[in-house]
Amino acid sequence: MIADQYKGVGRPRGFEEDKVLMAVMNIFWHQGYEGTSLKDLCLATGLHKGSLYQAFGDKHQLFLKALECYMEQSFKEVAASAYVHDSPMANLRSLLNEITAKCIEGKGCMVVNSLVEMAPHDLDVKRMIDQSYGVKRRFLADLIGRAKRDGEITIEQEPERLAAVLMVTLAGLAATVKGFSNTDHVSHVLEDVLSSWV
Amino acid sequence: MIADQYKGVGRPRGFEEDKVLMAVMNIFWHQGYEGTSLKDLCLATGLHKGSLYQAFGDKHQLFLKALECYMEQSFKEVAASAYVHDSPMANLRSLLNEITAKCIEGKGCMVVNSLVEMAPHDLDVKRMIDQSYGVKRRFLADLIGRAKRDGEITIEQEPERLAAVLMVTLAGLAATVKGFSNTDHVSHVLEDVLSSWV
DNA sequence: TGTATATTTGACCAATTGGTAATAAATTGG
DNA sequence: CCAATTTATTACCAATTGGTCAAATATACA
Repeated sequence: MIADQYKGVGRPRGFEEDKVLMAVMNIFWHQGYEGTSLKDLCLATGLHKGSLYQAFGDKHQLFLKALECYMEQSFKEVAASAYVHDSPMANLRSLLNEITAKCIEGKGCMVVNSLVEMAPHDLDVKRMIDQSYGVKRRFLADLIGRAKRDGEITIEQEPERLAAVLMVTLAGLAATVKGFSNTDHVSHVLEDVLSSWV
Repeated sequence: MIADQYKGVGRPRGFEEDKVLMAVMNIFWHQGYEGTSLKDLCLATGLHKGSLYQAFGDKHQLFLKALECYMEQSFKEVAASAYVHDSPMANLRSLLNEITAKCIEGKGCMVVNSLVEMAPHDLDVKRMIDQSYGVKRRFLADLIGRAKRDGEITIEQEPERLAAVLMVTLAGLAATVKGFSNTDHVSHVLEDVLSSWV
């Protein structure tokens, strides 16, 4: 029983749900919510708006699903790089590098974009981001805690606090690389923050 | 010869240009460019769109002027707090506190908001932000340089690099406090960054 | 008192917005 | 082949968008 490729009575779907959602996600990611029209979405997906509405609901619901898709996907892709090395610090570094790489290739982070544009007046978005923020911060705090126990981080602050510092730094990087084409002037920032913890 | 209060032939203006610009700035600040309609602007200023167009140009020009107004005003207000103490480090702290206070009271920073929403596809905005970014970073670097010379900052990195770290941190804070109502979990971030430099 | 000039006002505009509904097309099961 | 059902497509909708224009209004100057 697959929800995506429904097999039963009636005309079969002419599209794959996840591929469409991915295309929708990309547009919202790059153009924001208000900056994206249904026409844009239809153009990008090749679907008519009727199909979009029937499959995903209205524009707002569609956005929420796209944001959820982005969060799950990016977290999965990025978190994997935190287990490749033996040392927690090396894992932390490759994790952060992976995150910033994602931001640069896609021009910013959809979560940070939505945090700025949507969260202030959209409770659904605020809730989603708030929840994912907690998960990510705990993920970072765990890694930082290991690094501290291994003596790779010697600064006194608690892992939770340091994780919050990283979260803010990452948000700042995401905003900065989205706006500026040239990202050289901030490429050292994460390294500088980390090196001040050793 | 004052540009604002023009005295001469013709019907006199029924509004003060800077007050209107301030109201416009506030709306764009809170709602963003796409999220703000001409109706919103008329409602907030009490003017008809005809008057707005004649006095400031179209929506885009109006936004640019509002952004410029924000930059000048906020920089002036904030920079003043960097000269109240004797120690450079104390000045740096009060400067950063002032900046974050402004972000919280107005829910975010209009420059960061515009960096995310506009800069990627708006050359004018990108240029304006890029220029002000340079000024602000140099301002911070200067303060950091003094603190280093006085021995209040002992970390090895160049002031310019540390200033870039602060710029990113501030951008991250602005984005974070705009989206989240509760800002307790990031109130310590700047202090943690600074304390790691001592 | 006119006349020139500048501002205000409200009507007007085409284009676009998000969203709906009816109809056509494609499939399964009987 | 004939329902029943689901999807695709088209036409349509009211509301809003940014923007313009002409008429009305208010001032300074001659």
